[in-house]
Amino acid sequence: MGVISGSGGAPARSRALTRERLVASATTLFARHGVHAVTSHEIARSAGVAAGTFYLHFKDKQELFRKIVFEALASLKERLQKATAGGADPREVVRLRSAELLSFAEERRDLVRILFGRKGEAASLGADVLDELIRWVEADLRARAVSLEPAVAAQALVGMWARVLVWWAELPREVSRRNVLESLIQLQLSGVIED
Amino acid sequence: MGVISGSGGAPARSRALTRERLVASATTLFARHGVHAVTSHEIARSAGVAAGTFYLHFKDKQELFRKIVFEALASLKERLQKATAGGADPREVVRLRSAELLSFAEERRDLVRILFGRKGEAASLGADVLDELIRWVEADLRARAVSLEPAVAAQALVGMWARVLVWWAELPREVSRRNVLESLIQLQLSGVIED
Amino acid sequence: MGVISGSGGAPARSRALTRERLVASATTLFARHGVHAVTSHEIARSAGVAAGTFYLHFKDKQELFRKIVFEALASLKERLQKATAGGADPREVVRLRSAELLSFAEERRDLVRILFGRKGEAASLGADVLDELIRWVEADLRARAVSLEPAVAAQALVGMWARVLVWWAELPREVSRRNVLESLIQLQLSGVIED
Amino acid sequence: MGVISGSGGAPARSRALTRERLVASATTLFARHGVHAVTSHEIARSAGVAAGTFYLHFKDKQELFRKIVFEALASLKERLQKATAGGADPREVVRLRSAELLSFAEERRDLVRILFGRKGEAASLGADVLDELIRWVEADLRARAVSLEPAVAAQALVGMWARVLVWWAELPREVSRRNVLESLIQLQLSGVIED
DNA sequence: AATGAATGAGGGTTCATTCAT
DNA sequence: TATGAATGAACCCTCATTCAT
Repeated sequence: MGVISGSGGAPARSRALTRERLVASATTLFARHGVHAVTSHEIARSAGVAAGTFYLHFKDKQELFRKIVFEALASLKERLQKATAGGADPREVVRLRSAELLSFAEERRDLVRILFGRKGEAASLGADVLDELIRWVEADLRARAVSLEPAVAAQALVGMWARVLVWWAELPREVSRRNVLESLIQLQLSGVIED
Repeated sequence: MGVISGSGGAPARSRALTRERLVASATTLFARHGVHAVTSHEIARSAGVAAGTFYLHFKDKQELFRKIVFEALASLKERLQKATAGGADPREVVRLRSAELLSFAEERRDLVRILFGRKGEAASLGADVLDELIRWVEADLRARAVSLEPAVAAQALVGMWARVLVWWAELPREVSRRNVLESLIQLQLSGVIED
Repeated sequence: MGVISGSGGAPARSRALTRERLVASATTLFARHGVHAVTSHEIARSAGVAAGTFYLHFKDKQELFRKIVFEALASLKERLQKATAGGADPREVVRLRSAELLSFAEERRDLVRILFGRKGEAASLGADVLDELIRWVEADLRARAVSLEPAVAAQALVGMWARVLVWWAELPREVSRRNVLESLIQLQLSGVIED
Repeated sequence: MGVISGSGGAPARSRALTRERLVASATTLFARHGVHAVTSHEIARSAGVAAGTFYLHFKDKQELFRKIVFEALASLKERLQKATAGGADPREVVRLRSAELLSFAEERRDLVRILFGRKGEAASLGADVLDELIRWVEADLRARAVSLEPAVAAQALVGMWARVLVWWAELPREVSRRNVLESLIQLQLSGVIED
């Protein structure tokens, strides 16, 4: 018995649509409860499909989770890059990236939680997923030839971002966006950027 | 048996010993595999006691985990405080704390992993455990009246520490301890400390 | 499409073709892995048709399996009968039948495996399929009025054939065909023990 | 809720007893329905224990099945050997073995069905289990230096035994035991065809 | 006639936890 | 206090089968 979809029957839905609904449901549920606390049945039910349908689209729960995480990561990196497309001034780069990070946290609260969040489970995937982001940041730092050890600074920066974004993604807030942004920028500016 | 129980303290000592063995085994296992991947049976076996004994000492797995996490947190805070017992100079405080953090990561790799680590499961406890550490840092920052928003800076600092410590706890390393320490200090000094 | 359907037989021919492909695929797969280990999807895929098409041709997997088994059985009986069409001499009948059995095993390895094979699943059909073959052999023995109890001898003969054929169907062999044939014949003619 | 054992609680039963009950239940069920048609839940229920208890004693259903099959095989071989302990006369050996086989079929109907039976699933274990029995018979034949190809004769003999035993294990019968025994002996001694 | 997405019952297995001894 | 066998709820996943297109 279809729990949500009434009687209509799913065959009318296109494969792609079903898949997207599963991804959307899973994203929400993972963000809210963490991978371990969410069952494939729940994801299916929340997407309005039968339990077995889940496995028509994904090998297992892990695969779906992995996909969500890596797409989130890719999206984040892309936004960061686009945000600083033209600019070359280091200070400006920090400003623009920080603003973009905050926007990302506001727009994609679910993804932020999945990537960096309370349940921290993004890391439960084979290797630490964040490593990808870290390596990206590290390469960027090396290119800028900052005085700091890039390996250390990359870990530090990503750690900083992660906590601040998760924190910021949880509303309601008593601190103004402007204050958060300024603090975030200043933390990086005087720390990472050369004088 | 029970013939020479002396002052009555022997049974208690034995009980305490069993408990400690359970805690030690659990700490190692949690650090290595994460809470979810470790069963109460495994902890008991690794401690050399029967499965049921586990529940004579802890209400459930969660309680044991919580205890380990909070003790680790307390220990970390205590070390940080002791390390800066006398000093007042902000720059010196940062120096001393950073050194202490690195030492902690070296001496208690298991605890670092449990608190901040890959599996990130410390956060799976009801509320975010790190919040306690964050609030402590936040209070400290407020007391120093830094120009940054303390709420934001506390998140950032703890996030930074977490990643760097976990990273540092995983050997082998190609970066010298000295370099790591200097980078860590510089990141905080120019970022957090007033000019 | 459908432009030159000639005498109207084309669709029927196409349908029959699809069916045959399903039968052929299933035969191969059943022989290789056994009924339980083969899914209707696999049969369809291997036949180059969609999953649903399977059920347009067969009520269910069991029906298809049953059909394959009974056709195999009919084919085997027919070959045995044809091989001894004219002959009446009992010894000659045994010779000819044994040779035919070996040929069958060589030509239809798949069917031999399905009927008598490792997975022994021919028997998983409601009643024991081999019963049909056994009754046929039993009737034959009764007609020849051998001194043995026909019911027992029929079981024994079919059992003997089954094992030897399956064994022979699995190549490569170190025993020559000639030796196998002679042994098989002698076993039926005069038992295992030397006088 | 214990389905069979009322309320008493299983802890009173010894581990070995529970295990035996599981083995006994499984043997009966496997003999009756075949491995695939029997679930681990059914075995547990029929043994009067909870579903999970099954896995306290056996890694999985396959392992239990394997154990039953190999014990049955060992038991059969042992009986055959004991039955012909002293004798050396080939004809006598055949007589004694045949009688023992029939007794085995009468006393252990379940094992006979599992080993050779309708569902023939003993063979679903990795390699063909009967191979063990066959190799044993083959070695025996080689030792006796019969004129037949031992490899072929061993297959034939075991095939013959298998069918006859399974058939004989299924009651009621219209053929007298005496007749069955005599036919079985004669078949091995002197083949099917009269001189 | 063919397609292929969807269904959903059910099986195997794990494991936190209990409790008689 | 400790033991360890037993419990049973729950989860993941498969697959025979259906049905709208």
